[in-house]
Amino acid sequence: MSRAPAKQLEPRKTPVQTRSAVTVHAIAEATIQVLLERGPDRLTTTRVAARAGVSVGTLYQYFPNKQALLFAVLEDHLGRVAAAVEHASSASEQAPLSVMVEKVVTAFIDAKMLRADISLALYAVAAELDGARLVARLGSRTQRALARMLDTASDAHFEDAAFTAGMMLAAMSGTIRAVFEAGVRPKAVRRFRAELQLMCEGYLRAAARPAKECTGSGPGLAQCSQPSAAHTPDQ
Amino acid sequence: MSRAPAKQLEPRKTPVQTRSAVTVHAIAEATIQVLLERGPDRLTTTRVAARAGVSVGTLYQYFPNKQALLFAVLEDHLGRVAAAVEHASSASEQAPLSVMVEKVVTAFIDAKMLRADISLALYAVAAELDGARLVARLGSRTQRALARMLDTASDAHFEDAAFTAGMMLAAMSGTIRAVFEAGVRPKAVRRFRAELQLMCEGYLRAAARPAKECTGSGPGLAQCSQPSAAHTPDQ
DNA sequence: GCATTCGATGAAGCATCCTTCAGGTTTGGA
DNA sequence: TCCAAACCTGAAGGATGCTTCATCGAATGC
Repeated sequence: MSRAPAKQLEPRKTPVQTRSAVTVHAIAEATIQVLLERGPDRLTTTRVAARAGVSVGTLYQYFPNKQALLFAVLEDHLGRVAAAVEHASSASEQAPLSVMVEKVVTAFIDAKMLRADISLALYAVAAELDGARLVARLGSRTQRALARMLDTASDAHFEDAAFTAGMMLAAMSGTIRAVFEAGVRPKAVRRFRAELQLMCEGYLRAAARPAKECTGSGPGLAQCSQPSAAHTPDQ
Repeated sequence: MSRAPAKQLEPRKTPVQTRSAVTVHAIAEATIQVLLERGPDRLTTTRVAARAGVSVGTLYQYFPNKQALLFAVLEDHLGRVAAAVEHASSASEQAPLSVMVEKVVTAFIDAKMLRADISLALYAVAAELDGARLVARLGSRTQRALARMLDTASDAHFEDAAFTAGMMLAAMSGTIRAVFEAGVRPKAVRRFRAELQLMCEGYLRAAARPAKECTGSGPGLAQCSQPSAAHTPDQ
């Protein structure tokens, strides 16, 4: 989102001793804590360093600037989620749609929920630095994995699995975001999980061109519609 | 998102002469332009004022601080979208699901697309100030309108229309956000519109408890599942 | 024409905070 | 034990940018 020229985001120095490895981890963890307690605009490098129990100078030894620090934390979190979904996807190939949806949705929500606090705090971060690029990068990896899975569905066929996967991913990300921002309560999460499965499966069945016949469940549902053509996916 | 104590966000002074009304509008418009051209972290009050052709002092005569300025712009935009969806909802009561979905999705996308540039620029703003509260406020208004509409569907019945409406809203917001952030191309928008309708209708049919019988379209689709109970909605 | 309110100005105060660097401490191997 | 590399320190430089206020210009009512 930021128009600022992308600064150096790579780590300045790689830890070689155990001591510094601990330090780097402490800094990353402190970043999240400060983010949660003070909010994104009250997050200063000095504060993060203090929280981590080191001095600012140390922080700058491993992260060239503040953006790089936030970027690293964001990357780590998104990477975990992406990996979880990819794993669930590849493990569910050849399965029927309902199983795929259940596995993927569960994996996605669990990965996000594992550290719901971080997820929430990072939404603001993603907007400030050019998180869009990072989201795009990790997102498209995930999207490809999802598409590969969809292509192997035992009970459905997709004209353009990549596009469909993109929509599904967007729906999952979007809805979970809404849930986070509304405040997560444990009960609600269980219900949300079930409902998101309904949504994904409902969408996939509607988007699929069933190999057999069209078993519409009511008038108006464009269940047999053929997408105009195979465009390039939108994500 | 911000933990900062909510500052005064209300306008400091209401324009009484035409002159100042023009000024206020110019400032708001300039805010958007600066946001688009320089990005959120390069947006300064001085820059906005200069762009609007006034001095900083003037800006502070109508907006108590920078946050209030951004807040006003965000509120205006979200308000327009909310109004569009509400209008489409109330205009589609008593209709079948497919019509409802078509009207609402179209209204939503059109409202967002009308000034796609603003939508995109404001995602960052919403994260920085406590946009969550604003989104919640306007969102729940919209959600209620959607729920009212769903309750009158001629061909479906919902156990908990409020919850279902929340999910649908989240899906719409989430997916359109993904599209915006991926970069909008006109062709893709048309396709996205159709696909989002598929998704919403697919979800609603899956979430509804059909009055007649359960016409499942395949194994595994929990089309007749009864949500555990009527909880309070999640948004 | 005058007084009062409204509107606009912009230099300067003030605060925040990112980042550096010169010099200290710790570690691990020789 | 000693040394070189790794690691850490934190005060200070330097830049940015929000916000105020004393002052001037414009409009409106009488």
